[in-house]
Amino acid sequence: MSEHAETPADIPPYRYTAATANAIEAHWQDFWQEQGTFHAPNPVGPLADPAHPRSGAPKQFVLDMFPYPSGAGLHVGHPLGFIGTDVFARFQRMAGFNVLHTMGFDSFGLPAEQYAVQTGTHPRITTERNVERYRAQLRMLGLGHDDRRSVATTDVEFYRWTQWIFLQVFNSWYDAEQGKARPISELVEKLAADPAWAAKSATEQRAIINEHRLAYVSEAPVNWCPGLGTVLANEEVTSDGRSERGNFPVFKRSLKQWMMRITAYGDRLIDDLDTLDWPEPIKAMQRNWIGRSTGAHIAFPVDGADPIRVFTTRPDTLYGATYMVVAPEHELVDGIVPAAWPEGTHEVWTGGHDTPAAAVAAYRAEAAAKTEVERQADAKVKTGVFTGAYATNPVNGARVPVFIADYVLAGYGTGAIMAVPGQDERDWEFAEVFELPIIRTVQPTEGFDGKAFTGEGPAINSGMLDGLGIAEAKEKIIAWLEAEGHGQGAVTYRLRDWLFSRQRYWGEPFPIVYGADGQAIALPESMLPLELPEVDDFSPKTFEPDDATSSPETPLSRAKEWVEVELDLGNGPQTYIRETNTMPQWAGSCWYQLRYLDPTNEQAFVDPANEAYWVGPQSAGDSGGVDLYVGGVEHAVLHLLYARFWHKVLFDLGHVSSFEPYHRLFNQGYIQAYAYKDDRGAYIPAEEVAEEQPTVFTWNGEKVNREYGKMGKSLKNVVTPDEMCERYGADTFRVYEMSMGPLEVSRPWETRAVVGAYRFLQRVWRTVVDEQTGGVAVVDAPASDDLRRLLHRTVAGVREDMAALRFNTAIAKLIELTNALTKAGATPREIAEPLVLMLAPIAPHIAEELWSKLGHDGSLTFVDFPVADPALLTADLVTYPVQVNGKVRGRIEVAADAAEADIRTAALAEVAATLAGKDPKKVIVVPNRLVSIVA
RNA sequence: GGGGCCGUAGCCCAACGGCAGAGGCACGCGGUUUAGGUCCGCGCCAGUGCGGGUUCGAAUCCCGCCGGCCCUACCA
Repeated sequence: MSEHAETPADIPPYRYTAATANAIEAHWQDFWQEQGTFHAPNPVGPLADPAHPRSGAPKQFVLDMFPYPSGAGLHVGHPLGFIGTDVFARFQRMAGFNVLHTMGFDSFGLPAEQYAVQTGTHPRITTERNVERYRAQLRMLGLGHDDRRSVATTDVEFYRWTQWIFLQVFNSWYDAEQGKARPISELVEKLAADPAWAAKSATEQRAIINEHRLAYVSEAPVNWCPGLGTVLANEEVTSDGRSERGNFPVFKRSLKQWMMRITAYGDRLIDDLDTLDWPEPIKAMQRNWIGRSTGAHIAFPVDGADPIRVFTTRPDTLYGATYMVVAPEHELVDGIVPAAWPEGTHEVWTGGHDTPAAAVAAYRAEAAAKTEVERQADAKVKTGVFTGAYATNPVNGARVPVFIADYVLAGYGTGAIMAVPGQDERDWEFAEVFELPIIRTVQPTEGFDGKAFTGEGPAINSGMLDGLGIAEAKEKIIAWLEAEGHGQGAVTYRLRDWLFSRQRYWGEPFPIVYGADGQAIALPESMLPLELPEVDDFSPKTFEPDDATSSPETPLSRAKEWVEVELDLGNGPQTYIRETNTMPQWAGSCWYQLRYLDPTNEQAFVDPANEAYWVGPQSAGDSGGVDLYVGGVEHAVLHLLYARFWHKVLFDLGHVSSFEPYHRLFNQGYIQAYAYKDDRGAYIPAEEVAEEQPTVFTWNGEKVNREYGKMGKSLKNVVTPDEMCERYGADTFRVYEMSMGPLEVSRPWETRAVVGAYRFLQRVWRTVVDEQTGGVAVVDAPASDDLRRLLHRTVAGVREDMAALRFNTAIAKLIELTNALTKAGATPREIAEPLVLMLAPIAPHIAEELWSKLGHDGSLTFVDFPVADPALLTADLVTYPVQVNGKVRGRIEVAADAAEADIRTAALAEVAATLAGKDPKKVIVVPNRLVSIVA
C-alpha cells in the first residue's frame, strides 16, 4: 500500500489533514492532562475542590464496563462503548452536570497467568505492561477520563478493599425474618441466649456460626474443569457442559469450596429489577437465571422409610399424582429400595432386572455415563426404572409407585417430584412408556385433543377442589396441607449459591486462615491487605481436559512459608494455615465503581458522603446507583448478578446508601467484521481483498469467500484504532464510530467508509479556517434567516439526540448544518460558534482547536451547550400536502399560525378539481403535517 | 420445545400513526490537478421480508408466515 506523501504540493497548507489532526490531538490531550480538565470534584476528601465550576452541581456518574487488559491490545471494536460514554459525558458536562467518568482495569485473570506459564514472566509484569498499553491507546482516543480515579483490580491498594468486602460478607448472615444481611455478631448474641450454647466447645460454636455465614465453605458437587485446573461457577459453564473460557469439558465433582449465599437474595434480586432502567431482555435473562417458582412442598409417606418430599408448582393437581420420580443420584433412594420386586410388579417397570437394587444400580450407572450432550439428545425418550417402593398420596391415600428417572434433576427443588401426567407433558410421556394411570384433574377446554393439559380450567376428579380454578385450588390445597401437616407453600429458585473459590495464582488471596480445628477464621481488618506471595511456580496445575478423576491443586499451596503462618488472633501466637484458593475474576468487578468515587481513601472503601453524592438515591424509592452503565450483553447474568448481590450486602450492612449498583444499563452493539477465505479454507488478509462487484470478492485475482463475524488475529481482519488515528486522526475515528448507527446496534466495520467522517471534519474546519492562510475565515455579519433557523432546529435536535444517546442522528444533523454553511459561502460567527460547541462532545480535539481559533481562552469543556430559541423552530409558512383518499392531490402554503378552518378551506379549494363537486365525507387537518380528505 | 430482538436503496443507517430519506459509503458525471489520488459540486438508487387486519392514513399498531441473530432448555 502506498503511504500518504507528507504534504503534497497541491494540498492547501492549512487543510485539516491527518497530520494536522494528530498535532492538534496531541496538543489538547497534553493540555487536558496538565489542566486536570476532567477531574471531577468530590464533596469531601482529597478529591474535593470547592472552587471547581461544577462543584456541588447535579451529578452524572457515567461508567463503562471496565476491560480486561489483554496482550493483544484494542481493535476498533473495543472502544465503541468507551467513545459513546465519552460523548455523553462531555455533553453532560456542557449541560451543567458534574460528571464522573473514568476507566479502570479488570486485571486479574487467566490470560496473564497462562502467558506467564509460557514465558516465565510474572503475571504482574505482563499485566502492568498491558495496562500501560491500554492507557496509551485510550489516551490517543481523547477520552475525557478523570485519571486520578483509575484503578486496577490487581493493585494491592485496590484488592485490599476487595478482601475487606469479602470479610463483610463472611462476617454476616442472612436474617430471613428481616429479609436482610446482619453482622454475624448479632447472630452470636441470639444463639448465646440459649443456655445450651455455652455448653458447646469453641470449635462446635464456630462450626455452627460458619454454617450461617454469607460466605461459607462447603463440600458439594461443583464444576471441576481439569483442562483449566480449576473449579467454575454455574454461570461459567455452558449448557453443553463445557467451560465458557477455553471450551474444556466440565465434570461434577464433590469438592470443598467457598460459596457465597446469593440464593438468600433471590427474591430481592428479582423484585428490585423493577426499580432499574435496564433493557427488558437483560431483566428477563436475570429473572430466568434466578428462576423463582412458587408452589408447595408436599411430603409423601413411604412404608418403613422417611417420607419423600417433593416440590411442585401445581399442588392443585395433587389428586392426579399417580406416581413419583426421584433423581437417580438422590440419597434417599438406597433407603427405600426393597430386597425384591413387590407382588405383581409390571414387567416394563423392572428394566429386566431380577431385583430392584440391581435395576437401580444399572440405571444409575447408565445415567452417570451419559454426557450432558447425550442426555439432551436422549431427552425425547423417557427412561427410568421402578425402585420397588410405594409412597402414599397424602390427599387420598392412594399407593403410588416410586421411580427413578433422569428427567428429574437432583439439583432442583427437592430432587423428587410427584408426577401428574394429566397436567404435565413430561409426566404424560413417562406414563405412556411405563403404562401408568393418567387422571385428569383440570377440565380441558372444549375441543382439546392433546395429551397433558396445562391450561386453565376447573378442577375435576379432585374431591374438595372440584370446580375451583387453578389459583383458588392451589390456595385451598396448600391451606389443607399445612393444616394436616403434609406440606406447606414454598418458593424455590433455579439459582444456586455462587462458587467463589478458584485454584489459581493470579487472583485475590482470601483473608482467611485455618486453626488447628480446621475451622475457617477471618483475618482482622488490620492485617489487610493480604498480599499474594512471590512464588517460583505460579502456574496452575492443569490436567488432560477429560481426566475427570483429577483433583485441583492450588498454586498458592506450594508457597509453604506463606501458607504456614504464626499469628496472634486473640488467643496468643499460634500456627495457622492460610487459605490457598483465590477469588474469581468477578470479585473485583463486583464493586470497582464504588472505588472510583473515592480512590485515594485509606480509611474506607468509599466515604459515605462521596457515595451518597455520586450514587445515593435521588428520591424516595430510587435505587440509587450509576447513572449510565454501558457494556455488552454478555455480562447479563454473570457480572451484573454478582455485583448486584455484593452491593445489596453492603447496603444491608449500612456501608452504602444505594441498594442497586447500576441504575441505568445500556447494552452497546458490537463492531463486527468481514473475513475472507480462499478455496482451501485459509484466511486471507481482509485489507488485501478487492470487491470485484457486489458479493464477488477476489484476492490476487483469485475468488475468495466472505464471512461475517468477529474481528480477530486468526481471521486476519483486525483493524486497530492506532491505524485509524494515524490515517485520519482520533476525531475522525470517533465521528465514524458514532455515525455508523445507533449505539445499541451491531454493525460491520468498513474502513473505506471512514473517509466520510474525515471529509465532514475537513468541511467544518474549512468553514472556520482559511486553508491558504490559516487565518480565521469567520465573518461577524449576521446569518441569513434560513441559516439561523436551520441552526436552531439543529441545536434542538442535537440536544435531544445527545441526551438519548442517538449520536448517529446528531452527527447527521451537524453534517446537514455544515453542508448548508459550506453552501452559504462566508461563515457567520453566530453559526460557527454553536456548531463548534455541538461538535465538541463527538470530536473534542478539533472543536477545542477551532474554539481557540475563534478567540476563546482555555477549554470549552464547561462552556454551555447551545440552547435553541423556540421562536426560531417554526417556519412562518407551512406547506401542507393535501391527500384525497390517501393520495397526494395538491399542496397548499399557509401561515404557520393559520386557523384550522382556513387550512381546511384552502385545502378543499386546492383539490376542488379532484373532488369534482362532491361533498367530502371527512376532512382531517393534522397541524403542521397535512390535510387528509375522504371523498 | 420455550422466551426475546431484528428485516427500509448495492452497503451502514433516518423517518411523534401523517408527502418513505436525515447523514455516510459505494457508484456515475462535472470542476480542481501534468496524471492518479485528494478536495469541491451535482446526480443516481428503495416503496419498507411475505400475507392479512385496524385506521381517513401503516415502515411504524395487531395477527399469521418466511429469514437472520441472541438467551434458555426435561426447572417439576
